Amino acid sequence: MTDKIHEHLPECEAHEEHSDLIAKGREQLPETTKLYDLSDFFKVLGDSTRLGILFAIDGAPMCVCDIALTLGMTKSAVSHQLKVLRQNRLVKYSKVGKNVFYELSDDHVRDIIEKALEHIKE
Amino acid sequence: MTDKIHEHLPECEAHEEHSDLIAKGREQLPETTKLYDLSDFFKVLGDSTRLGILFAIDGAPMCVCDIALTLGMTKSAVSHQLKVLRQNRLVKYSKVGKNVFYELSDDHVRDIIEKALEHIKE
DNA sequence: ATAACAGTTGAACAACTATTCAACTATAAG
DNA sequence: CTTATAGTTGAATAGTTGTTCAACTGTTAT
Repeated sequence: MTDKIHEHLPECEAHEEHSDLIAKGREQLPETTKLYDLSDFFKVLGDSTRLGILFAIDGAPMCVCDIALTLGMTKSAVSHQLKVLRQNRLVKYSKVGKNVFYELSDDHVRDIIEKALEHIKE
Repeated sequence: MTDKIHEHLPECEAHEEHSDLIAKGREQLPETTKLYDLSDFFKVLGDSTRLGILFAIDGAPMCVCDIALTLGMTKSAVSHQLKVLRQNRLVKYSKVGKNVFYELSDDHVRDIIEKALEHIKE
């Protein structure tokens, strides 16, 4: 989306009715930053590897290596994606010896994924 | 994620405990196709333009042109994204004369977005 | 018919992203 | 101290994606 907002674009013969709709539509738009935060959040979930990680560690914390084995991927690939999940606070971790154990950071995420699964079943 | 699953990768000295974790982790993994469907769904929501459209048309249906004006984008760009939303059944449309009115296809989506907004507030 | 507008579409381009690879840090064990 | 394992990281590459542009369809009005 552009940020230079709403100079009159030469489009649509916005007769009165439509002007109202546009005004109302704009009211319903969250602020730009919020919209970006929200889409960023969904972007994080929009990757099968990251979702796989979240499913795998749901319930019991797992170390990177075991997550990699579970998904059939390299440690490196998993670690890169764990970083994204960390940065977006979807997982938290704790070190134990050589291992780093990752787990879900809260239940919110579980809920959202659940709802999405319901939506898909159709 | 790879699909050639789980040949023994030469990683992690998976002692007994860990084997159990891996077994459990795998049980919790949805089938590959489901995982992809789910990530595809989130991918659709992972774009600020598409989210903007969904917010704009929440409540009252809007035509493409008005959506474009609301977001400050070209009709073309909006139409491309509406196509994605259509293909993923997040919006439905109806023709009236020259106009095509788009609206949310169900309440599911609203719920998911709401939950995500809650999660972000932190 | 023809002009004007609403909307869609495909190609092209730029920006972004996920995985791989190699090099690195850090902890544990011999 | 040395070696092996767990994990992280940055660069490179291949694949994906969003917007623009131009051309197109279809409906309305003159």
